Amino acid sequence: MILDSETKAVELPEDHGNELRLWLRLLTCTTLIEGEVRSRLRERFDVTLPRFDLMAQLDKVPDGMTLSDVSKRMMVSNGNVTGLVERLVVSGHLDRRTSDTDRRVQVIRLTKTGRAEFRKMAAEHETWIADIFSDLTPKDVRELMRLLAKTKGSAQKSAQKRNL
Amino acid sequence: MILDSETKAVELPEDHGNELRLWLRLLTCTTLIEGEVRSRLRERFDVTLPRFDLMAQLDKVPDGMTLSDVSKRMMVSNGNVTGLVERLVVSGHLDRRTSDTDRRVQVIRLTKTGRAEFRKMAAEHETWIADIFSDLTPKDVRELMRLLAKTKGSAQKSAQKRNL
DNA sequence: CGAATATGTTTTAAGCCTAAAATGATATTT
DNA sequence: AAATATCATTTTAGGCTTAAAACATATTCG
Repeated sequence: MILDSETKAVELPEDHGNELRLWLRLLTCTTLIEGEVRSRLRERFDVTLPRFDLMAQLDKVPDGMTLSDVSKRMMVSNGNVTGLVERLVVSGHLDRRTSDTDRRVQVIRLTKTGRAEFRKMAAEHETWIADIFSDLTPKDVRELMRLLAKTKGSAQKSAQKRNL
Repeated sequence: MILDSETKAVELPEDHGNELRLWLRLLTCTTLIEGEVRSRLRERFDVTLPRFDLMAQLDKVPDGMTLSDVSKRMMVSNGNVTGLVERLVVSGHLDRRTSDTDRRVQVIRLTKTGRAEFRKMAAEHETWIADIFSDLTPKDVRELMRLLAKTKGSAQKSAQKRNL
Protein backbone atom coordinates (compact mmCIF):
# COMPACT_ATOMS: atom_id res chain seq x y z
CA MET A 1 0.00 0.00 0.00
CA ILE A 2 1.29 3.41 -0.91
CA LEU A 3 0.80 6.17 1.62
CA ASP A 4 1.33 9.86 1.25
CA SER A 5 2.97 12.20 3.72
CA GLU A 6 -0.17 12.45 5.84
CA THR A 7 -0.57 8.68 5.98
CA LYS A 8 -3.64 8.40 3.78
CA ALA A 9 -3.91 5.97 0.89
CA VAL A 10 -3.33 7.62 -2.47
CA GLU A 11 -4.08 6.44 -5.96
CA LEU A 12 -1.19 5.81 -8.22
CA PRO A 13 -1.95 6.28 -11.88
CA GLU A 14 -2.22 2.65 -12.90
CA ASP A 15 -1.90 1.49 -16.47
CA HIS A 16 -5.23 0.56 -18.00
CA GLY A 17 -4.02 0.77 -21.56
CA ASN A 18 -4.91 -2.81 -22.34
CA GLU A 19 -8.51 -2.42 -21.28
CA LEU A 20 -8.75 0.78 -23.28
CA ARG A 21 -7.34 -0.90 -26.37
CA LEU A 22 -9.75 -3.78 -25.87
CA TRP A 23 -12.67 -1.38 -25.71
CA LEU A 24 -11.58 0.40 -28.86
CA ARG A 25 -11.22 -2.89 -30.69
CA LEU A 26 -14.62 -4.05 -29.51
CA LEU A 27 -16.12 -0.80 -30.73
CA THR A 28 -14.35 -0.98 -34.06
CA CYS A 29 -15.58 -4.52 -34.67
CA THR A 30 -19.15 -3.65 -33.86
CA THR A 31 -19.11 -0.46 -35.92
CA LEU A 32 -17.67 -2.31 -38.87
CA ILE A 33 -20.21 -5.12 -38.79
CA GLU A 34 -23.11 -2.82 -38.01
CA GLY A 35 -22.24 -0.59 -40.95
CA GLU A 36 -22.05 -3.60 -43.22
CA VAL A 37 -25.44 -4.88 -42.07
CA ARG A 38 -26.96 -1.41 -42.48
CA SER A 39 -25.70 -1.14 -46.04
CA ARG A 40 -27.00 -4.53 -47.03
CA LEU A 41 -30.42 -4.00 -45.44
CA ARG A 42 -30.68 -0.73 -47.26
CA GLU A 43 -29.51 -2.10 -50.61
CA ARG A 44 -31.49 -5.31 -50.59
CA PHE A 45 -34.67 -4.32 -48.75
CA ASP A 46 -34.62 -0.53 -48.42
CA VAL A 47 -35.06 -0.85 -44.67
CA THR A 48 -33.11 0.68 -41.79
CA LEU A 49 -31.43 -1.31 -39.05
CA PRO A 50 -33.58 0.13 -36.23
CA ARG A 51 -36.75 -0.90 -38.08
CA PHE A 52 -35.33 -4.36 -38.70
CA ASP A 53 -34.42 -4.67 -35.02
CA LEU A 54 -37.86 -3.60 -33.91
CA MET A 55 -39.53 -6.12 -36.20
CA ALA A 56 -37.14 -8.77 -34.90
CA GLN A 57 -38.38 -8.15 -31.37
CA LEU A 58 -41.99 -8.45 -32.46
CA ASP A 59 -41.40 -11.57 -34.53
CA LYS A 60 -40.49 -13.41 -31.33
CA VAL A 61 -43.98 -13.01 -29.85
CA PRO A 62 -47.32 -13.91 -31.44
CA ASP A 63 -49.53 -11.44 -29.60
CA GLY A 64 -47.54 -8.26 -29.62
CA MET A 65 -45.77 -6.26 -26.95
CA THR A 66 -46.17 -2.92 -25.22
CA LEU A 67 -44.01 0.01 -26.22
CA SER A 68 -42.20 -0.14 -22.88
CA ASP A 69 -41.30 -3.77 -23.42
CA VAL A 70 -39.87 -2.97 -26.82
CA SER A 71 -38.00 -0.02 -25.41
CA LYS A 72 -36.40 -2.15 -22.68
CA ARG A 73 -35.49 -5.00 -24.99
CA MET A 74 -33.98 -2.71 -27.59
CA MET A 75 -32.19 -0.64 -24.96
CA VAL A 76 -33.40 2.62 -26.48
CA SER A 77 -35.49 5.47 -25.11
CA ASN A 78 -39.28 5.45 -25.06
CA GLY A 79 -39.55 8.47 -27.30
CA ASN A 80 -37.37 6.75 -29.84
CA VAL A 81 -39.72 3.78 -30.01
CA THR A 82 -42.73 6.04 -30.45
CA GLY A 83 -41.29 7.51 -33.64
CA LEU A 84 -40.03 4.20 -34.98
CA VAL A 85 -43.41 2.54 -34.45
CA GLU A 86 -45.24 5.44 -36.05
CA ARG A 87 -43.24 5.01 -39.25
CA LEU A 88 -43.72 1.25 -39.30
CA VAL A 89 -47.47 1.62 -38.78
CA VAL A 90 -47.64 4.02 -41.70
CA SER A 91 -45.70 1.60 -43.91
CA GLY A 92 -48.12 -1.17 -42.99
CA HIS A 93 -45.68 -3.41 -41.14
CA LEU A 94 -47.14 -2.88 -37.68
CA ASP A 95 -50.51 -2.78 -36.05
CA ARG A 96 -50.94 -0.54 -33.00
CA ARG A 97 -53.88 -0.59 -30.60
CA THR A 98 -54.69 0.63 -27.12
CA SER A 99 -54.85 -2.12 -24.50
CA ASP A 100 -58.37 -3.09 -23.43
CA THR A 101 -57.45 -3.38 -19.78
CA ASP A 102 -55.18 -0.35 -19.40
CA ARG A 103 -55.75 2.62 -21.62
CA ARG A 104 -52.27 3.98 -21.03
CA VAL A 105 -50.76 1.02 -22.82
CA GLN A 106 -50.19 0.65 -26.55
CA VAL A 107 -49.83 -2.89 -27.86
CA ILE A 108 -48.03 -3.32 -31.15
CA ARG A 109 -47.70 -6.41 -33.31
CA LEU A 110 -46.50 -7.34 -36.79
CA THR A 111 -49.13 -7.32 -39.50
CA LYS A 112 -49.37 -10.36 -41.73
CA THR A 113 -47.36 -8.71 -44.49
CA GLY A 114 -45.01 -7.21 -41.92
CA ARG A 115 -44.21 -10.65 -40.55
CA ALA A 116 -43.79 -12.17 -44.00
CA GLU A 117 -41.45 -9.40 -45.12
CA PHE A 118 -39.47 -9.65 -41.93
CA ARG A 119 -38.99 -13.41 -42.24
CA LYS A 120 -37.62 -12.98 -45.73
CA MET A 121 -35.19 -10.31 -44.57
CA ALA A 122 -34.18 -12.27 -41.49
CA ALA A 123 -33.30 -15.38 -43.49
CA GLU A 124 -30.96 -13.43 -45.71
CA HIS A 125 -29.61 -11.42 -42.82
CA GLU A 126 -28.55 -14.64 -41.12
CA THR A 127 -26.44 -15.64 -44.11
CA TRP A 128 -24.71 -12.24 -44.09
CA ILE A 129 -23.79 -12.68 -40.46
CA ALA A 130 -22.51 -16.17 -41.13
CA ASP A 131 -20.34 -14.81 -43.92
CA ILE A 132 -19.05 -11.93 -41.81
CA PHE A 133 -17.94 -14.34 -39.07
CA SER A 134 -16.84 -17.10 -41.44
CA ASP A 135 -13.15 -16.99 -40.51
CA LEU A 136 -13.97 -17.97 -36.93
CA THR A 137 -13.88 -21.63 -36.00
CA PRO A 138 -16.71 -23.10 -33.92
CA LYS A 139 -14.31 -23.02 -31.00
CA ASP A 140 -13.58 -19.32 -31.60
CA VAL A 141 -17.31 -18.66 -31.59
CA ARG A 142 -17.82 -20.52 -28.31
CA GLU A 143 -14.88 -18.77 -26.70
CA LEU A 144 -16.04 -15.34 -27.83
CA MET A 145 -19.53 -16.06 -26.53
CA ARG A 146 -18.07 -16.96 -23.17
CA LEU A 147 -15.79 -13.93 -22.92
CA LEU A 148 -18.48 -11.53 -24.07
CA ALA A 149 -20.89 -12.94 -21.51
CA LYS A 150 -18.29 -12.25 -18.86
CA THR A 151 -17.74 -8.76 -20.27
CA LYS A 152 -21.45 -8.04 -20.23
CA GLY A 153 -21.69 -9.12 -16.59
CA SER A 154 -18.75 -6.96 -15.65
CA ALA A 155 -20.16 -3.92 -17.44
CA GLN A 156 -23.57 -4.36 -15.85
CA LYS A 157 -22.00 -4.58 -12.43
CA SER A 158 -20.06 -1.39 -13.07
CA ALA A 159 -23.15 0.42 -14.34
CA GLN A 160 -25.19 -0.69 -11.36
CA LYS A 161 -22.51 0.44 -8.94
CA ARG A 162 -22.68 3.92 -10.43
CA ASN A 163 -26.45 4.15 -10.11
CA LEU A 164 -26.67 3.49 -6.40
CA MET B 1 -22.01 -32.29 -51.84
CA ILE B 2 -25.74 -32.15 -52.39
CA LEU B 3 -26.94 -32.14 -55.95
CA ASP B 4 -30.39 -31.48 -57.29
CA SER B 5 -32.18 -33.29 -60.06
CA GLU B 6 -30.33 -31.39 -62.76
CA THR B 7 -26.97 -32.10 -61.18
CA LYS B 8 -26.26 -28.57 -60.00
CA ALA B 9 -25.16 -27.78 -56.49
CA VAL B 10 -27.98 -26.43 -54.36
CA GLU B 11 -27.95 -24.57 -51.09
CA LEU B 12 -29.40 -26.24 -48.07
CA PRO B 13 -30.56 -23.90 -45.37
CA GLU B 14 -27.67 -24.28 -42.93
CA ASP B 15 -27.87 -23.36 -39.29
CA HIS B 16 -26.07 -20.12 -38.52
CA GLY B 17 -27.77 -19.57 -35.21
CA ASN B 18 -24.53 -19.51 -33.26
CA GLU B 19 -23.03 -16.78 -35.38
CA LEU B 20 -26.22 -14.80 -35.08
CA ARG B 21 -26.27 -15.17 -31.32
CA LEU B 22 -22.63 -14.13 -31.22
CA TRP B 23 -23.37 -11.00 -33.23
CA LEU B 24 -26.27 -10.08 -30.96
CA ARG B 25 -24.13 -10.56 -27.89
CA LEU B 26 -21.34 -8.47 -29.37
CA LEU B 27 -23.83 -5.74 -30.16
CA THR B 28 -25.39 -5.90 -26.70
CA CYS B 29 -22.00 -5.58 -25.01
CA THR B 30 -20.98 -2.62 -27.10
CA THR B 31 -24.32 -0.85 -26.70
CA LEU B 32 -24.20 -1.36 -22.95
CA ILE B 33 -20.68 -0.03 -22.56
CA GLU B 34 -21.18 2.79 -25.01
CA GLY B 35 -24.32 3.93 -23.19
CA GLU B 36 -22.46 3.87 -19.92
CA VAL B 37 -19.60 5.93 -21.32
CA ARG B 38 -22.04 8.40 -22.87
CA SER B 39 -23.83 8.91 -19.56
CA ARG B 40 -20.65 9.46 -17.65
CA LEU B 41 -19.19 11.89 -20.20
CA ARG B 42 -22.41 13.84 -20.09
CA GLU B 43 -22.67 13.84 -16.30
CA ARG B 44 -19.07 14.62 -15.49
CA PHE B 45 -18.04 16.84 -18.39
CA ASP B 46 -21.21 17.74 -20.27
CA VAL B 47 -19.70 16.45 -23.49
CA THR B 48 -21.01 14.00 -26.07
CA LEU B 49 -19.24 10.81 -27.13
CA PRO B 50 -18.75 11.89 -30.76
CA ARG B 51 -17.06 15.09 -29.62
CA PHE B 52 -14.86 13.15 -27.22
CA ASP B 53 -13.93 10.72 -29.99
CA LEU B 54 -13.06 13.51 -32.37
CA MET B 55 -10.86 15.20 -29.79
CA ALA B 56 -9.22 11.83 -29.09
CA GLN B 57 -8.21 11.57 -32.75
CA LEU B 58 -6.74 15.06 -32.70
CA ASP B 59 -4.90 14.54 -29.43
CA LYS B 60 -2.78 11.90 -31.12
CA VAL B 61 -1.22 14.37 -33.55
CA PRO B 62 0.53 17.66 -32.76
CA ASP B 63 -0.13 19.49 -36.01
CA GLY B 64 -3.73 18.68 -36.79
CA MET B 65 -5.43 16.62 -39.44
CA THR B 66 -7.62 17.19 -42.46
CA LEU B 67 -11.35 16.58 -42.22
CA SER B 68 -11.04 13.57 -44.52
CA ASP B 69 -8.44 12.00 -42.28
CA VAL B 70 -10.71 12.43 -39.28
CA SER B 71 -13.64 11.05 -41.21
CA LYS B 72 -11.70 7.92 -42.21
CA ARG B 73 -10.30 7.30 -38.76
CA MET B 74 -13.64 7.74 -37.06
CA MET B 75 -15.42 5.67 -39.71
CA VAL B 76 -18.14 8.29 -40.15
CA SER B 77 -19.29 10.32 -43.14
CA ASN B 78 -17.68 13.58 -44.22
CA GLY B 79 -20.80 15.58 -43.64
CA ASN B 80 -20.97 14.30 -40.12
CA VAL B 81 -17.47 15.57 -39.36
CA THR B 82 -18.27 18.99 -40.81
CA GLY B 83 -21.05 19.53 -38.28
CA LEU B 84 -19.14 18.06 -35.36
CA VAL B 85 -16.13 20.26 -36.07
CA GLU B 86 -18.30 23.34 -36.46
CA ARG B 87 -19.69 22.88 -32.94
CA LEU B 88 -16.26 22.22 -31.44
CA VAL B 89 -14.86 25.32 -33.10
CA VAL B 90 -17.67 27.41 -31.65
CA SER B 91 -17.04 25.97 -28.18
CA GLY B 92 -13.37 26.88 -28.46
CA HIS B 93 -11.96 23.36 -28.42
CA LEU B 94 -10.82 23.29 -32.02
CA ASP B 95 -8.99 25.52 -34.42
CA ARG B 96 -9.88 25.24 -38.12
CA ARG B 97 -7.92 26.74 -41.00
CA THR B 98 -7.62 26.30 -44.73
CA SER B 99 -4.46 24.54 -45.86
CA ASP B 100 -1.78 26.78 -47.38
CA THR B 101 -0.95 24.32 -50.13
CA ASP B 102 -4.45 23.15 -51.09
CA ARG B 103 -7.35 25.47 -50.65
CA ARG B 104 -9.89 22.64 -50.67
CA VAL B 105 -8.43 21.24 -47.49
CA GLN B 106 -9.41 22.22 -43.95
CA VAL B 107 -6.88 21.45 -41.23
CA ILE B 108 -8.19 21.18 -37.70
CA ARG B 109 -6.31 20.91 -34.43
CA LEU B 110 -7.01 21.09 -30.72
CA THR B 111 -6.67 24.51 -29.14
CA LYS B 112 -4.59 24.79 -25.99
CA THR B 113 -7.65 24.70 -23.76
CA GLY B 114 -9.21 22.01 -25.93
CA ARG B 115 -6.22 19.78 -25.41
CA ALA B 116 -6.05 20.43 -21.69
CA GLU B 117 -9.74 19.68 -21.25
CA PHE B 118 -9.48 16.54 -23.33
CA ARG B 119 -6.53 15.21 -21.31
CA LYS B 120 -8.49 15.62 -18.11
CA MET B 121 -11.49 13.80 -19.56
CA ALA B 122 -9.35 11.07 -21.10
CA ALA B 123 -7.63 10.28 -17.82
CA GLU B 124 -10.94 9.76 -16.07
CA HIS B 125 -12.41 7.94 -19.04
CA GLU B 126 -9.62 5.39 -18.83
CA THR B 127 -10.52 4.56 -15.24
CA TRP B 128 -14.17 4.05 -16.22
CA ILE B 129 -13.15 1.57 -18.89
CA ALA B 130 -10.88 -0.24 -16.44
CA ASP B 131 -13.78 -0.52 -14.04
CA ILE B 132 -16.20 -1.70 -16.71
CA PHE B 133 -13.81 -4.49 -17.71
CA SER B 134 -12.61 -5.23 -14.19
CA ASP B 135 -14.02 -8.78 -14.00
CA LEU B 136 -11.80 -9.87 -16.87
CA THR B 137 -8.43 -11.39 -16.08
CA PRO B 138 -5.36 -10.27 -18.04
CA LYS B 139 -5.63 -13.55 -19.89
CA ASP B 140 -9.28 -12.87 -20.76
CA VAL B 141 -8.26 -9.49 -22.11
CA ARG B 142 -5.51 -10.98 -24.27
CA GLU B 143 -7.80 -13.67 -25.55
CA LEU B 144 -10.57 -11.22 -26.39
CA MET B 145 -8.09 -8.99 -28.19
CA ARG B 146 -6.99 -11.94 -30.28
CA LEU B 147 -10.49 -13.13 -31.13
CA LEU B 148 -11.73 -9.64 -31.95
CA ALA B 149 -8.74 -9.08 -34.22
CA LYS B 150 -9.71 -12.24 -36.05
CA THR B 151 -13.34 -11.11 -36.18
CA LYS B 152 -12.35 -7.75 -37.58
CA GLY B 153 -10.30 -9.41 -40.30
CA SER B 154 -13.14 -11.71 -41.19
CA ALA B 155 -15.64 -8.86 -41.36
CA GLN B 156 -13.36 -6.74 -43.50
CA LYS B 157 -12.88 -9.61 -45.91
CA SER B 158 -16.62 -10.08 -46.16
CA ALA B 159 -17.22 -6.38 -46.72
CA GLN B 160 -14.56 -6.21 -49.38
CA LYS B 161 -15.99 -9.23 -51.20
CA ARG B 162 -19.33 -7.44 -51.42
CA ASN B 163 -17.81 -4.27 -52.87
CA LEU B 164 -16.13 -5.90 -55.85
C1' DC C 1 -4.09 25.63 -72.89
C1' DG C 2 -8.62 23.79 -71.73
C1' DA C 3 -11.81 20.10 -70.98
C1' DA C 4 -12.49 16.13 -68.35
C1' DT C 5 -11.75 13.97 -64.16
C1' DA C 6 -10.63 13.50 -59.37
C1' DT C 7 -10.57 15.12 -54.64
C1' DG C 8 -12.05 17.60 -50.31
C1' DT C 9 -15.70 19.77 -48.15
C1' DT C 10 -20.37 21.45 -47.35
C1' DT C 11 -25.27 21.30 -47.89
C1' DT C 12 -29.65 19.01 -47.91
C1' DA C 13 -33.30 15.96 -46.64
C1' DA C 14 -34.54 12.42 -43.93
C1' DG C 15 -34.20 9.48 -40.15
C1' DC C 16 -32.32 8.07 -35.55
C1' DC C 17 -31.50 9.13 -30.74
C1' DT C 18 -31.63 11.15 -26.09
C1' DA C 19 -33.11 13.62 -21.81
C1' DA C 20 -36.52 16.14 -19.92
C1' DA C 21 -41.03 18.02 -19.76
C1' DA C 22 -45.80 17.30 -20.71
C1' DT C 23 -49.98 14.47 -21.02
C1' DG C 24 -53.16 11.25 -19.73
C1' DA C 25 -54.46 7.10 -17.12
C1' DT C 26 -54.27 4.13 -13.15
C1' DA C 27 -53.09 3.09 -8.32
C1' DT C 28 -52.41 4.41 -3.63
C1' DT C 29 -52.83 7.16 0.34
C1' DT C 30 -55.13 10.00 3.48
C1' DA D 1 -63.53 11.27 -2.44
C1' DA D 2 -59.65 14.09 -3.02
C1' DA D 3 -54.92 14.41 -3.17
C1' DT D 4 -50.85 12.23 -4.40
C1' DA D 5 -47.96 9.12 -6.54
C1' DT D 6 -46.85 6.11 -10.20
C1' DC D 7 -46.83 4.56 -14.81
C1' DA D 8 -46.97 4.47 -20.11
C1' DT D 9 -46.54 7.19 -23.71
C1' DT D 10 -45.82 11.36 -26.46
C1' DT D 11 -43.80 15.74 -27.33
C1' DT D 12 -39.98 18.86 -27.57
C1' DA D 13 -35.48 20.63 -28.42
C1' DG D 14 -31.19 19.55 -29.71
C1' DG D 15 -27.63 16.76 -31.46
C1' DC D 16 -25.86 12.79 -34.40
C1' DT D 17 -25.84 10.27 -38.75
C1' DT D 18 -26.18 9.05 -43.51
C1' DA D 19 -26.42 9.23 -48.71
C1' DA D 20 -26.61 12.05 -52.36
C1' DA D 21 -26.17 16.33 -54.60
C1' DA D 22 -23.75 20.60 -54.92
C1' DC D 23 -19.65 23.29 -54.71
C1' DA D 24 -14.81 24.44 -54.94
C1' DT D 25 -10.23 23.45 -56.10
C1' DA D 26 -6.51 20.43 -58.21
C1' DT D 27 -4.79 17.37 -61.48
C1' DT D 28 -4.53 14.95 -65.82
C1' DC D 29 -4.41 14.49 -70.52
C1' DG D 30 -5.67 15.50 -75.32
